[in-house]
Amino acid sequence: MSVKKEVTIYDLADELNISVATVSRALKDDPVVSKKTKKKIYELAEKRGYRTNYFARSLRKQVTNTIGFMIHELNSNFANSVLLGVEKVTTEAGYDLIIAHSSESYEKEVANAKNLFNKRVDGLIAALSFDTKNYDHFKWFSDKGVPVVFFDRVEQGNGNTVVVIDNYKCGYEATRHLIGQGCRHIAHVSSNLARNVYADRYRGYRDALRDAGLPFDENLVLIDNLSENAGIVSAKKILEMNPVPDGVFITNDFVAAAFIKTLKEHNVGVPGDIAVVGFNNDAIGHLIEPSLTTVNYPGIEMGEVAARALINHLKGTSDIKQIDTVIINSGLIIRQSSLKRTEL
Amino acid sequence: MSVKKEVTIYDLADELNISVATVSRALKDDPVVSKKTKKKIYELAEKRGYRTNYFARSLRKQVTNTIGFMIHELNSNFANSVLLGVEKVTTEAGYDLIIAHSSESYEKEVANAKNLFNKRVDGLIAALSFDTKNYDHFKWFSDKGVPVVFFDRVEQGNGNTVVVIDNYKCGYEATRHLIGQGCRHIAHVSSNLARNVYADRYRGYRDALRDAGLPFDENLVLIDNLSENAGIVSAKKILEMNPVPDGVFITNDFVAAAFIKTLKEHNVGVPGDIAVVGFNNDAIGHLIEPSLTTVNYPGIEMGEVAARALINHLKGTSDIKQIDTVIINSGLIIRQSSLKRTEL
DNA sequence: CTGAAAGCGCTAACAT
DNA sequence: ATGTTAGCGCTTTCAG
Repeated sequence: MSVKKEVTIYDLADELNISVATVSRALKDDPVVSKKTKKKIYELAEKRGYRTNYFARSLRKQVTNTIGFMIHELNSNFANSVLLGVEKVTTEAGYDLIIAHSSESYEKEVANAKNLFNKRVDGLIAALSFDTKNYDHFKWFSDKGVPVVFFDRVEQGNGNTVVVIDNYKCGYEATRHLIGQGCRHIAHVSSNLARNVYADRYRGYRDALRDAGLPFDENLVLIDNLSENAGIVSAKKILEMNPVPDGVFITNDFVAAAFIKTLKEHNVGVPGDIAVVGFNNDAIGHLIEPSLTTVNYPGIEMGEVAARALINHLKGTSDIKQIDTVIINSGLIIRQSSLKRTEL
Repeated sequence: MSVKKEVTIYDLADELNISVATVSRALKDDPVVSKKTKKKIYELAEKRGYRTNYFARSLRKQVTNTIGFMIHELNSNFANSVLLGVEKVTTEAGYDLIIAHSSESYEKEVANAKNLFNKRVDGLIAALSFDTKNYDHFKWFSDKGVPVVFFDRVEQGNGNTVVVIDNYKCGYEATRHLIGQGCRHIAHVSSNLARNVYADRYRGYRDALRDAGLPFDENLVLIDNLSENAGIVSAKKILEMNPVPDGVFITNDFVAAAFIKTLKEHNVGVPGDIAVVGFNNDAIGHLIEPSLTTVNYPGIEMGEVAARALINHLKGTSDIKQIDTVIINSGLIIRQSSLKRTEL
């Protein structure tokens, strides 16, 4: 219970009658130190309960061994998957992670960026908030030469490295799938179209309609905040349309689940009356009824790839500046909620 | 793009022809510094883009302003809620958070503890892994006077502060509710009974049976790992029992959802044939059909309370040693999956 | 292969 | 109200 004094390399050096320089080198496993002295030092360090003082080291070396992770929220399956992937890679590489989430607020995002900047992270992995308007707060980092990797919700085409899925292709495929099931009035439930992810899926949706010779009707596009409530509201809106759509592409599984539940409460059949395709491949998708057709969105891989790119850059193994975009595999997972045609 | 030299308090002091001590004091908003000099200093700091060097400060002050968060996994609703609560409080208090998760492995838990110990966290918030056998790795902290707060899965009665819900009561109420619905053969699906949370719910289950004059049958207790697959396997096992149970208390909503789905696939009615009560109040509970009766498990509050206790201790506002246990409110949420009696 | 010593940027005791 | 200075523990250059 008594708090003992912290052991330093000076203590070790004194006790062994050698210099701190040698101890320091030995602790770094510098090959220049003889095996014999190393062994002595390791043993004593262990015995005395020596711990490296990372602050002294950081102060001296001018690196923090810390990576910042900025995300819009932390309460979704997807966000947590990414975090998991990032955490895995950074931990293995010996970096600490500082997590900052903005609750989808631009102001908080800026504040978080400032904080991480002041904390002097060695690198940054970031996804944008719902309503982020400009990107000045990321310039702080690039101005100091701190590398930034964006994932998922990204600012594209500014010389940044981004890690994404092909949202356009996914939107296109989801819609084409619904068309293939015989749907002719396909609605789209999405979120802020200023964000690349939603904009791209939306483009895919439109192009799939166009390519199938179906008219585009902007009244069939519902924009909301992807809350559970948005699913309920959208369902009600759609049931009041004339004609009622026979297919819906929703950019979020949770919203889709609430949507389907609401339809069922109104005795509307899924997929019979309305076929539904979600997005994200959340675990909820195969637990609800009917099971949900969705787009696989591999958060863990995304996190791993983003973190790996950043760390390789920091360690000098590769240069992030050379990488503009990394596209992660994704694809449609067909389940019951969209299968109007039973010839499966 | 050019990387400029970092500005220090010496630069500011030089430029203003004052001493670094004054600059340091001003930056801490020490009242002893005159308003006028403070203003000058603030302005110049802003102008020159000064950032505090936290490493120098930590080195000097011998505090890290960092809190460790140890958890068994990061992929559940509950875990993320706790993290959210902890993060909120620690961020507001100006502490960094280092997150370490053990994937339910004792070995990794020990490794994580070692890492956090070496990183010299000022305090620790921890939940135990599935198979943690002993607690020596927490002694490192107490030996150095680093405060530890346990939550949820805890080691009780060792002078530690723990934050929990009343698992016994919840288990009791869940079971009594099923009994009240007319169930007479009630199964229990749970996990490692060495962990307090499951052990306590199990005790509640047994006592509720006993108090209702129902026999306890250990064959009705299924222990698994709370994976989705565990729900499927348990359902199959239960359907093979003779007689088939008419009620099941499952200590996890996700497992319960998979369980119910499996029952439905076997054309077994819920709650008609088998009434089900889950645990955790995950969002999935009200999206599946029938909606799931469950026990509310307020992760965010738990995280907030744990973090607040720790930080108040660190700041000297209160003494954690005086607090043995904090019990967070929890309670049954009755939905359709358990309502055999329709007189709702 | 090892040692001496400077210095990373900050805080706080002591002095004025 | 402000200044001087030692020292937190480490890394690294330079010297041997």
